[in-house]
Amino acid sequence: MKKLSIIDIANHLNVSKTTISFILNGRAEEKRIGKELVERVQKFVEEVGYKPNSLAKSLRTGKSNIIGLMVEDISNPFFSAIARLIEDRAYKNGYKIIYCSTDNDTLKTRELINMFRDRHVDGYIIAPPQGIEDDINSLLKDGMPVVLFDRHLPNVNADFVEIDNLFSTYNATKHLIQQGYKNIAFITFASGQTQMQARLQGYHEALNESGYKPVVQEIIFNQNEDLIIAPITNFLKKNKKLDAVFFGTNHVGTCGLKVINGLGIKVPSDLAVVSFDDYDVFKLFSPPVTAIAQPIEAIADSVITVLLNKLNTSSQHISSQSIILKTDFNIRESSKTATS
Amino acid sequence: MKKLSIIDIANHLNVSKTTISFILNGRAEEKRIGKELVERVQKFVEEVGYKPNSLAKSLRTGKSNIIGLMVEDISNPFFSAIARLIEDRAYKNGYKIIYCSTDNDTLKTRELINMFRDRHVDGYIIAPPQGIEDDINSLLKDGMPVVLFDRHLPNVNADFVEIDNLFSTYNATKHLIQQGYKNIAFITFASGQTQMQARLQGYHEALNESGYKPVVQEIIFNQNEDLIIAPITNFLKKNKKLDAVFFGTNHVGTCGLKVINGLGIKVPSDLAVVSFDDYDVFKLFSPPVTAIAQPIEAIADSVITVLLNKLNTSSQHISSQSIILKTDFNIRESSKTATS
DNA sequence: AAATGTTGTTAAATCGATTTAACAGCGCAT
DNA sequence: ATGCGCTGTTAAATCGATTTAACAACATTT
Repeated sequence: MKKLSIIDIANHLNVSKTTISFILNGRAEEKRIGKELVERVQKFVEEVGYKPNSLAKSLRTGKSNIIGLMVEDISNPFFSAIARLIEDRAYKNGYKIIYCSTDNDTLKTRELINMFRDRHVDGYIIAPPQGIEDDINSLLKDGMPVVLFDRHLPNVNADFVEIDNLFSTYNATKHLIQQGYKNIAFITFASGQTQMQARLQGYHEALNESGYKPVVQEIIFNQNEDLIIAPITNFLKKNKKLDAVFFGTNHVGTCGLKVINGLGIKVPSDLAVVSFDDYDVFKLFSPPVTAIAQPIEAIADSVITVLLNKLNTSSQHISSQSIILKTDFNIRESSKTATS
Repeated sequence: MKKLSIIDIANHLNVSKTTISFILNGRAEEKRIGKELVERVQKFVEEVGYKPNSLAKSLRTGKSNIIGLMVEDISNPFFSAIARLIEDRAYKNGYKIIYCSTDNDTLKTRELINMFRDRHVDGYIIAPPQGIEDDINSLLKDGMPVVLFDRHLPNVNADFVEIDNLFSTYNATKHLIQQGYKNIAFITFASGQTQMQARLQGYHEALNESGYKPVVQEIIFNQNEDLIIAPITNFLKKNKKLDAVFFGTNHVGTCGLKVINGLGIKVPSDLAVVSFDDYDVFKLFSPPVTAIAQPIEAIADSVITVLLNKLNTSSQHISSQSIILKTDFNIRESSKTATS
């Protein structure tokens, strides 16, 4: 049994396909189509389980009911958790998700945006890499709904959802200082992205206030984890006087813990640890790692709410909004009072 | 500047759109279109960056260049890692991915399959829940390329990619026994899926050989982690004489470790631990947890290879193939020799 | 009686591509 | 001069929907 088309339905009922289309799109009253006909059509459509071909529909209407979701890396627990929540909300609202990972690669991202465009996605959710400003601006100029998250682009006037990165690291660094730590390093991925810069700045501000010297180690990101672990190992070996480290992301944090285990460093007596992001690895480490937990649900909710809002009301005149969410600071054993 | 259509190109060059289409689809020679014309068209198309509207193309050709990927839960590290790899391979071959999480919910999965169908995806990659047999068979009957993975469906003759679950747990249980453990429990999610049944059976077979009594605890899956942790806690509290536990999945394993930490159980002296799946949580736990590592890359590679193969050669006559991959058994501190 | 309005329905255009079938123009054999 | 084959190109049909503009038939107004 092959797929039925609207014409098959029309022929079978001896009505025109126009009528069928009107009825199926809830325009029966508006077009004052006979009640009895409406019922007959609906009954039959229900009976044979006819579903309009969504490709044809999209071609004609220009709407696809698909949202394009671009994360940095879907296998990163932070992004996969967000993706999952966004997926749920989207499906509940009749939208599907096409997703992809950008790897923070501008060229790849550009291609992906073009692909999404080509597929006529109705809206874009993007954790944007740097260098993609023009492409996003071009999307905006063409009236496409776009929501950025996790970071934003300074010269792009798009809606975005973020957390308060600066305060989060400021606060966590303050905590380390209050616990008596004096030589606090910040290890992070080399990146000019807004969220990473803000995290770094929060760290700097807290240290400045106390007059301690900042020690920052930036790691070049690499798919191969060994190439992340190696520089962290070198760094920790060289800087023996450190009494605390602050990891800038969950990925750095995880690799950092591997290094700490590998070198046999005792936490927190040799070295206190704090990390951005929070997940099972940190909770289950011995001792449990103090971490800044991003409000995943709230982020996903905000993102989808903002986007759906833009999708439903074609209100061009609302200027862009930015949502900044607070984080939770989960203090655990890895950063308790220094014994010095 | 709005999107150009093939007609715009045709008009601008004073050629028919048919000719443009032939040239763009590499049928210029076949249709013996003048070399000079071909060049002129190609140059212009390149210049203005014209891209055919893929919706229209799909509508006409019936191909969408989209693969539907249905995992159990994209936020599970096992599935997100696989998804990532599949995504890469798919993009490299000109395919895009629409993904979704089934939650092992038959109804939800059925809806999703229908949605994929409606979107004319070219192929399906599915980690199928039970009860979806008829739907998959219906896909197969209609000649759709389908590859199952992580598990299969006994009454469905589809290609699938799996690991050797039975041997993996058999082998790991044997290891525990050789280390001197005698009261080995198996904690897993209640599920009739083939992979879970096989794991359970491997455990049983190993115990049978040794004459030890199996102790199995099945947990009802729940989104809310507390409802997984609670029954594990109860179980471990009640069965004091256990000297080893085997967790059936990464998720159960992670929750199990939380329970173990919560109860202050010493590993491995109080209780040895082995888990299915392997990831950072297990590597970084103290002591590191012995785990069965699935060959993620090999699984993703096999899945995509089988699917692309079906997509390219429309060879109906090749009977279905099943690929069974081997796992790695990573022995760590959590299962070393019992001191009894 | 002509004009206007109302009601219920539909023919035809459209979205943007692919594909089939045909056509114009030319050389060449009959 | 007629027919055939070859070359290069294209008009028209098609995919399956939505949407515009119109039409038939009857009622009502002027």
